[in-house]
Amino acid sequence: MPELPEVEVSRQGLLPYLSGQRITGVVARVAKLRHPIPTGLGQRLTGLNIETIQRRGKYLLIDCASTRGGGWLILHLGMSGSLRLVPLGSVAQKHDHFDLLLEKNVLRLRDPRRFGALLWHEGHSIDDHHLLARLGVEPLSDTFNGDWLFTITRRRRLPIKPLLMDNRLLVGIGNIYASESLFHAGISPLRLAEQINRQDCQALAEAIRDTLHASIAAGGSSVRDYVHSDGGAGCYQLSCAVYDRQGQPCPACGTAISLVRQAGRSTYYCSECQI
DNA sequence: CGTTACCCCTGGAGGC
DNA sequence: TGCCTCCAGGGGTAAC
Repeated sequence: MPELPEVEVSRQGLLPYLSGQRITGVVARVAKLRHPIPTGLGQRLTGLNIETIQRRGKYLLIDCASTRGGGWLILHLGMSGSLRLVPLGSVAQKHDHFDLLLEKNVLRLRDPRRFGALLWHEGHSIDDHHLLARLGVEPLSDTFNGDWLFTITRRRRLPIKPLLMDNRLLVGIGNIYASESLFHAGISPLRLAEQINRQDCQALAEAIRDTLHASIAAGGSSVRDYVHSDGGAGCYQLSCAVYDRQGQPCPACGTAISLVRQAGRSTYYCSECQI
């Protein structure tokens, strides 16, 4: 389920338990996820201190760079990844692929589909890492607003929905929040980007920020559960207005929600409210 | 430059 | 019960 809000909720939930902790070892139970898991991680990580956790798009960046020989643990949750803190000695279950062993507990990565990633980047700076260097603007940063969106959409002839999901322009918007934000802005996902005027770009930028903030706030309420549980998924999801609701009534006007495919992904929208 | 297709992988749902 | 197909919150790359 991880789009930007879920990744951010994980970051905020884990931060107080990870920051300041020392790494005592690692356990890798598979050789690769999306990318090969680096070998010799135990050697390199043991003894390092975790400073903080940052987020860039949907990547979690665990900062262990303060010490000599330190660096950054780069995590991506893919389609099905989740992180939780479990007690030392807790038995790994199916799809628990990686453990970061700490002094007081264990950070455990579960990812049934294995589309996630776990990489190590040695050194102080992380921004120039090849997976991060070309990422676009953070939608919750000051750079992202209606004017920016208006500029970026000029002379772009692709539909707005796949544009929103292009992480070279804008990071963190996945398939759910793209549909949801467009609904809240009253803009059809099929509209060509260049045909969206300044006023609508303003509305869309606000809808994106509001939708992400609301989801983070809602996830935050269950973060303790998410982080501590070693049982169920413990994830929370705001109920969606259009996503995964094809044929059901639009919450605003009652029209049946439409489903189309764009760039191989399902798109949900209300053909009355979104023009 | 834009768009599509396919790939990585497992599991759940639904048809027969 | 099984076997088949399709679908799923991501993203990287290659081909047209």
